[in-house]
Amino acid sequence: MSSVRRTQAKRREEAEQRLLAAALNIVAQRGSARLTLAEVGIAAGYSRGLPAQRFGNKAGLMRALTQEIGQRFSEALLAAPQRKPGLDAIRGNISVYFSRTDAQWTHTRALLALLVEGAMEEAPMREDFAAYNRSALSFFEHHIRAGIRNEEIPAEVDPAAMALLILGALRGTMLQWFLDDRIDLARIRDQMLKIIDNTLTQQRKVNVPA
Amino acid sequence: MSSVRRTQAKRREEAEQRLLAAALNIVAQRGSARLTLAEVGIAAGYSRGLPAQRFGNKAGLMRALTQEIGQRFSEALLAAPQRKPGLDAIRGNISVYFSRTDAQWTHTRALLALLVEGAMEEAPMREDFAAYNRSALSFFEHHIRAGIRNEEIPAEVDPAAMALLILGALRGTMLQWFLDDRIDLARIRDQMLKIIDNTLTQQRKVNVPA
DNA sequence: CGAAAGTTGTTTGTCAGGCAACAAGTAATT
DNA sequence: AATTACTTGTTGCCTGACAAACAACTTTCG
Repeated sequence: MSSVRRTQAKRREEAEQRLLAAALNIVAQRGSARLTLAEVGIAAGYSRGLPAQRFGNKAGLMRALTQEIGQRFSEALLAAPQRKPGLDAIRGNISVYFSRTDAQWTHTRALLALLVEGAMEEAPMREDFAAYNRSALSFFEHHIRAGIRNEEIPAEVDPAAMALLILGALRGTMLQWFLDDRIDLARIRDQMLKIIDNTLTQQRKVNVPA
Repeated sequence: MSSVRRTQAKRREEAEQRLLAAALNIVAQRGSARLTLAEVGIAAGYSRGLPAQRFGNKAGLMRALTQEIGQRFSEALLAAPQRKPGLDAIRGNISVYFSRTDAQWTHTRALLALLVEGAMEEAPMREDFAAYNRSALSFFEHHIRAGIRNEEIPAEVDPAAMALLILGALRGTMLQWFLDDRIDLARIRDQMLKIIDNTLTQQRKVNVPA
């Protein structure tokens, strides 16, 4: 491609990166089923044959892409500004989730497409996705437990269930936004943060007399 | 197929129903992209050619299936035991959502697959799905507004945002459960109902002194 | 050094299978 | 007999897969 002299390892690495990036965009646009190996190669600036050559077959490409995305998301979590463990970290993560750049939305869209395909009954990669999901859950669960230890979060909260609901709400919200981008994400974010505060904050509950 | 004499209308209607039912199962298993017209026909007990004949083309079949599913869900909502408008109806709906039969899970799985495909950038049927989603949202929104009018639900709640979060949480939870059925739905349901009570119930909030 | 031989990476040629679509035929109903 | 429902035959396209050619880089050895 370029006239510069690179080592074979570099050359290969670069090709792989570009192929995965192209595949990511296509998956975000059309889902993995309507992705063809040829178009991935061309979109990446290579030949139609390279993807199969590099990743063995289509399944191999999708597997690599899955891992790639999972890794990016994990890195994003760790790279986010460090907050106090507990409620603060959860709040921060939710805020970050709702205020993203286009590139990250592409990732999210692709991830959602892959997760749903993984959730199909006959999906060969289901376990891979389940494992990824567990690791995403563990972030929230960890901070909920930390908050309970702090006595910041009430002990009645079920950490695993709460984590699952938070992650589920984020994804379910995204899905709706992808369907209809007139939805005002800022309002959703604010409402969600209110709910989180309401639920994950120690408070005495007093019914207001009617 | 059968030896009984039916009217043409009945015959046609029955075929259509069986084709749609077969398509539904296949979509729930593999998603719409990996569905072939031929297998739908065979699975329904007809010939490989009937689906195209009946619905014009694959897109026509998917459109019909989408409408069918949307209608089923609407019917299910209306058929659910009538509750007092407001918080009670919302609670009831969430409970129902989490305690379902296999057949309904098939519907939910298929719906999720179709929604995500609809959410892809190039999806021709996106507006259809967006419309369906709005109608699902309106159920929750309506009951939240009713609750606010009752003074059952605090006025600070944003009905549209709240509805979107509830529906999102339900779908996002489902997605995770499809990925990993070891998840205990009963716990999730209980936690979600607690959150709903916490957030949608009039109460004075008093921080507990540390 | 530097060129030939070897290795690794990329492209192009080709093929077989699967699929949607349509047309022409057969069966059921009117 | 005529109309409507369904089936079977056929075609052409798309796609994944693989093999063989070609290009870039690396090692070996004079």
